[in-house]
Amino acid sequence: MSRRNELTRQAARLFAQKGYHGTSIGDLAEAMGVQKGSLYAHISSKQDLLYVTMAEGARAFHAGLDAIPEELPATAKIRLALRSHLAVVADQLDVATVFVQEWRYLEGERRDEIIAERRRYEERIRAFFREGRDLGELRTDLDETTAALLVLSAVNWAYTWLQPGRDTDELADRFYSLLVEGMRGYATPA
Amino acid sequence: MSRRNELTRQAARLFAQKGYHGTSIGDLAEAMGVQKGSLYAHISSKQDLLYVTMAEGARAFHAGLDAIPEELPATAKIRLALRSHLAVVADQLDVATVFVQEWRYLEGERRDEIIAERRRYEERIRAFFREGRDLGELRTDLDETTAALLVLSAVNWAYTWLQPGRDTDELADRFYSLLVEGMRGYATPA
DNA sequence: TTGCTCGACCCTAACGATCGTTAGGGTACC
DNA sequence: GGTACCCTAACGATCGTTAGGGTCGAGCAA
Repeated sequence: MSRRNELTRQAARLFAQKGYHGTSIGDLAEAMGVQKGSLYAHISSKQDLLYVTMAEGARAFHAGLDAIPEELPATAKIRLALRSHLAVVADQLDVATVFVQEWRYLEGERRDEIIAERRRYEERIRAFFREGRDLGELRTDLDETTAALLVLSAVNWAYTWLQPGRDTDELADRFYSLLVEGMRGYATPA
Repeated sequence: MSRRNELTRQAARLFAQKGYHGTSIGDLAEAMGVQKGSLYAHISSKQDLLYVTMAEGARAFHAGLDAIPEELPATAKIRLALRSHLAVVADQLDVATVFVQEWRYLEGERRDEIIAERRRYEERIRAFFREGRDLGELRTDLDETTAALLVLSAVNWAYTWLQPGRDTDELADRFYSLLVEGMRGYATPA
């Protein structure tokens, strides 16, 4: 792996652990075993490192959704989306952590760009619920905005508790079951 | 209101907006209309301001649960807990935001203290689900840890989208309905 | 009423440390 | 002879914090 990639990986790790403003160029240099001035052979600013990490996060999350076949029922898509998102968080925990909590320290148009990517991702999720309701798989009075908010909250929070190496598919399915079937169960309908 | 309280309010606001490390003592002084050295008549360090905000957050969230009557059914308690949490977030948005995202910048035993308060809060929520399952209000195969995780994720994420002035009770009830009754609805049981 | 003290509040000026970044030069391998 | 990589040394700026001194009004004693 190139030295530059190694640097971006360390950056993701440290930004996730101590935050963007809590991580100094000196910290990064130390992690690379190098003097801090030397880093500028690979990057042009600290902001660059943040942006690269964010862009990688956006790419990974979108790629997860891209792999979901269009022709599946909406509920199946939702289940796969949950699996995909948790999988990304689990095996790129640093990137996912930075993506979720450090985006506000981006500056300029790069900030706008990442915000737009996030919105687009959320909209793709929302579409699944809209489709599920309109095609009769989900309850007809479902508010797709609230439903998507609930799912996105669950997965966006995952970086705080998910430990890498766990079986994230099983966890995703547990979430799916709770969300779709409810916590009450069918034995005692209202 | 005392000058000291005014300072802690501004601190919560700025920490929420720009992060702890992203906010300088100079920023705080400017917000107070004062030279930065003057702040040290009211506090003994920047860490103090963070801790005070965190402690207020912990207090507010716990106080919300304290107001829930013990004798209610578990599902009613869960609904009230959702309401209470969203209410705290909505009318102390800055404090709640700092409480959720900036706790990791606390140092020393104060950090441990706040982490313990958070754990205790989560355990109180978990107990509601355990009670609801054991007393037959919720499905018998309910995993209380997953259920609590789902609810806590939803409300912990709320600071990112909740706008003050909204009717948070109605929002909380929508969440409650989705979580307990499910998104599929009773018309099409498995 | 006057004079005095006390506490709350703020100032200026500086401290040493650390910040992100740059310049210029060096080594080693293809 | 490039290309990739790293060094030392310094830059101006900003960081959190401290020291020492000043102003003002409230409360109290004479």
